[in-house]
Amino acid sequence: MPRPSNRTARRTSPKASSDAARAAQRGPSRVRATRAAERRDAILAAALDEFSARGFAAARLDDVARRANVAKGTIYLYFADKEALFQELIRAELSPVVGVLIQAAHADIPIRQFADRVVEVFVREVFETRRKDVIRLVLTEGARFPKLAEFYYQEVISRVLAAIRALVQRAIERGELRHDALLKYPQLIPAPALVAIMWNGLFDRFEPLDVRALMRAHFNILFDDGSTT
Amino acid sequence: MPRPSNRTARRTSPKASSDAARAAQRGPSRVRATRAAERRDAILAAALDEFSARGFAAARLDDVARRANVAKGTIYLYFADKEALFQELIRAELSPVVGVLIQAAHADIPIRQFADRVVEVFVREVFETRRKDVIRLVLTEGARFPKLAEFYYQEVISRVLAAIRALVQRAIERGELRHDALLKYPQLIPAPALVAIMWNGLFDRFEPLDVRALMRAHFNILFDDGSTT
Amino acid sequence: MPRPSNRTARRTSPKASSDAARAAQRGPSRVRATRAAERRDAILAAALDEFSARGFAAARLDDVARRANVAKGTIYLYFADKEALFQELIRAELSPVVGVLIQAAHADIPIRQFADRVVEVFVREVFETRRKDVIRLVLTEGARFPKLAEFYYQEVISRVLAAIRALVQRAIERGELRHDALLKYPQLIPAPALVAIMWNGLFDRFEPLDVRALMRAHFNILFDDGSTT
Amino acid sequence: MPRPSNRTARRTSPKASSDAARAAQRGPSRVRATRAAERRDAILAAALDEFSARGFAAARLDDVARRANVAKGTIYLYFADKEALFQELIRAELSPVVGVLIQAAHADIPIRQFADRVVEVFVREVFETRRKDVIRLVLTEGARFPKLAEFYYQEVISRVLAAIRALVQRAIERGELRHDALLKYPQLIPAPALVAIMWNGLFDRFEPLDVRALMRAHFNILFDDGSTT
DNA sequence: GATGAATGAGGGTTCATTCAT
DNA sequence: TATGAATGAACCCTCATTCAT
Repeated sequence: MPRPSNRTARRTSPKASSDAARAAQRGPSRVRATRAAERRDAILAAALDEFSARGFAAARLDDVARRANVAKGTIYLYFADKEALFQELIRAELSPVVGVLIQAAHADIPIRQFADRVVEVFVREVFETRRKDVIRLVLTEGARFPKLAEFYYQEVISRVLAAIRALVQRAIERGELRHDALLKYPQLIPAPALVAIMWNGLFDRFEPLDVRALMRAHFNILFDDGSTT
Repeated sequence: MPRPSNRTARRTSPKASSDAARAAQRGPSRVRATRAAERRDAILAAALDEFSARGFAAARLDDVARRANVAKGTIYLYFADKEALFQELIRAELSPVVGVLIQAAHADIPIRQFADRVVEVFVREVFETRRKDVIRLVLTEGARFPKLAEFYYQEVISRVLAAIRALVQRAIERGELRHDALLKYPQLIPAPALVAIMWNGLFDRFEPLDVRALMRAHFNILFDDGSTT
Repeated sequence: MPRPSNRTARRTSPKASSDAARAAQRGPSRVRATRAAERRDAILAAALDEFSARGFAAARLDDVARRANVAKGTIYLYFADKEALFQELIRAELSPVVGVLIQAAHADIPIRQFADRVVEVFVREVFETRRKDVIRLVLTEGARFPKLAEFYYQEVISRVLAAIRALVQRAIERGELRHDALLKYPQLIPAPALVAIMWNGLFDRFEPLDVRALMRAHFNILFDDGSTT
Repeated sequence: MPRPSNRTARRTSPKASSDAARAAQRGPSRVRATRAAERRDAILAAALDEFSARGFAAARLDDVARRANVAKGTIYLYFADKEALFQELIRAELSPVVGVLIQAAHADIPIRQFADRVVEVFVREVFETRRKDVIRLVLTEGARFPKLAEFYYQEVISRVLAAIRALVQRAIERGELRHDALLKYPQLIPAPALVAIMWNGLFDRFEPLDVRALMRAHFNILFDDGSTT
């Protein structure tokens, strides 16, 4: 689609308002800064779409620009190059998530209840949003971007695993959990989330997978107290 | 690594046998066929290395050729194009594996014992071989190759899951396993293997992960009979 | 020849006018459009040279680019691919010519006089210009480009032949022409023009051929009234 | 078509007969020479087909070999390279024709009758045979092969034109022809043949052209004595 | 800042030619 | 002689990046 209306819009409306702003000497920086942030976001959103659809190497900045309704050159005003765009995309989307997850780990509630909450949060805030795509991008492209993998490990993985360990420790102490092997292998806890993200991108069209149910089944097994139901 | 030994191997061993072949007048096809198969394999091996290192899109056939000690044009004698090379690489490596796995599922032994055996086989036959890289390639590139994803689903995933379901069913009937949710979500069983493969490519240099131990811990939890040890 | 003057021309003349354009705030499109048209033309001209010299298949876009003083990639901003460049080259050069020829056919003058005029026009407007090369390209490459041959037949050949038929009809009615076979075989009339174009490309260096005289001799024979001079 | 039967034939039958020949010491050269000539001819025939269909540059020796039922390398046993194959193809086909044409010019019959005969011969021996394709190849590719154009000019064009001049001279002396301009422009006489060959390759599918009728109409005009019929 | 035309290095693919068998 | 696998130079086309406007 050539989107002809956009083109006009971009050409006329900004010009008019920027003139007004400058004339009023009200400090054009405010409006500009806002617009700049919007553009940056639009480019990042478009980049996520394209990188997800084609992978980093095969994605074309031309398509990113078109999707973001900016000119190709504009991308270079906000990002040094294609790789920087990619890496900042990952960072921008992940940074906020982690905080939330870590925070949640401090809640002082029974682990089963906590698990239920985590499932909900994960589904709503990750799996049903673009963050799922960001995570998948890290998984599929990370090996080619050592810095990115390191950032992701430091900022996300290690912190999440630490939080999990703390939770597991507490749950064991409280008698809510018997499997102390989870302290050594906390990766086992989020494993189904990983499986769901990969499955979703590869096999959902052949056999859909219900993330929520998958994770719940997993936690039921983990937190099973051994009593006959 | 350019594997310098390959070249020598290909040059010497066939020479010896080709004399014999010619003497026997069994036609030149025998030697040629052998050489052709060797070349095909060399190209596939080189391609796996390059695709694994750079991803499909960024890998260069030039490098594949160099690594396989053949000219660039030679690749096209064996494969229609880059994509065909990629897809045949996946198929060639996976087809034999599946059979073995399915076979194993028929063994009539306690499921714990079976799990131990599966861990060993997986580690030795997959994780410590190039097959691990093939699986990772499917996971990281599969979304861009619908046909490949379908092939992989039909030939590997669905069969493996069916075998798992049968095993789980038997184990439940025998009282070796309590979690019947695994019948609905058999993906939970191989989840740690997937985690290990992805982790290995992304985070091993920050924090190595012992696949064997990870999988054993997982199975310990799954097959836990609830009795206090 | 690389036509060094072009580069200068494109670089200087627009610069002068672009200042004016900007001052007038008539948008950057004017200058750009001009430059774009110039580039397109430069590419077409270069392509004609290369295609004429080597034939379509053997011509290299690299050489076309060099000759047009543009980068290789620039060609693809104006033409979809090599074949599109070739076909548009033919169309661009031929379309205007036909109109003129058809127009001329309506002139209400004795056919001999008309023939003299046609000879002059053909020599000046076709034979002594690049259009001769375009026609030769159609003749030498047309068989490999069915669409092009069809276009040429519909737009040029059939129209020219129709105009010739009308002229012949009129001439016969006026008693200026006796050979009514020309109504069935109007191709006989422009035959010497074709011969001249082919001869010129193949044998002129061995034996030059005077187109003008050839065509005149031909028309003298055709319009000969049979009276003894 | 893979033509599987041929392959076997080529492998077995020659082996048997060549052994016999060598055993009998009957001079293997005879059989070999014959077979060699056959192969050469097969290659030339295949080459004509391919060059005609695709043009010199775009034709592939692979296709020529396949069409001739020989291996690609075999072509190089008979021809130095692609260009030599092309040039020898032209020479081989044209040499015999010329002689016939020149010979015919000595016949001492009225020019009208002679023209009728030439039309027939041209149609039967050239237009309805592969020679038409050879001539078209000279016309379409000759400009890129100066040596070929020269050969063709020397061996065919100049001789044919000389013969035509002689005929015209005689016809004028006998009063069978009035247009002495034909002595200066003998090219006018075979012009319709050229038109027919080019038309045939380009426009026949839109509007078929009857060569015979075209040439007859042409000669009727040329030899018209001016008397009212 | 924003644009998008222009650049040109790079990579997939083809194919004439060679040469071991 | 004949074969056809192998070679690698060459060429079309793409696309990240630059820069004049």
